[in-house]
Amino acid sequence: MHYWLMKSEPDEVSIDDLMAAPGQTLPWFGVRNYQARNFMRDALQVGDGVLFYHSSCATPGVAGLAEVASTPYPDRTQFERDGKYFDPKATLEQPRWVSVDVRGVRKTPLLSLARMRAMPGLEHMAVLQKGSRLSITPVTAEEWRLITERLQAGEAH
DNA sequence: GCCAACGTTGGC
DNA sequence: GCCAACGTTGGC
Repeated sequence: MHYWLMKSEPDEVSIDDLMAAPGQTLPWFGVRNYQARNFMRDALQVGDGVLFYHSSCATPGVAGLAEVASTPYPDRTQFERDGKYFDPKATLEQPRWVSVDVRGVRKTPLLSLARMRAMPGLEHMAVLQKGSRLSITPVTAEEWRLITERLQAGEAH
């Protein structure tokens, strides 16, 4: 069992979109970075916990909890010739990029990036490191505990 | 294999 | 829109 933080631009796929999807499940697609791809291909397991993070928006932060709902499979957007995720070097025989399905567990009050930076115990969290741009990063069990406890405290108000 | 140029990410 | 940080490309 591992934990991950996965970024999504809410203009593309928000936590509301995820919770409204059939089975609260959507494919997580569009990753075009090898390090992120390798996490998905080699380390993600069905049932892993996911912090669903909104990026490139007014207030970035964790917007909900989710879980990995499939093993990796070829990201179909790499073959969509007119799409923004098209990769001319990918072939059906040798796909480069993978997707996984993500199932939303619940929407939470937004835990902003600024608040996360202020939380003791998250100093070493991958997504908070300077220059961190990966769309998927590992979360330690302790970081997961701190964040989910904070989210529950937020919901109690 | 080096590295300059260029492209992308993403917070602010 | 700015810009720091990082990744990729391609000439040599």
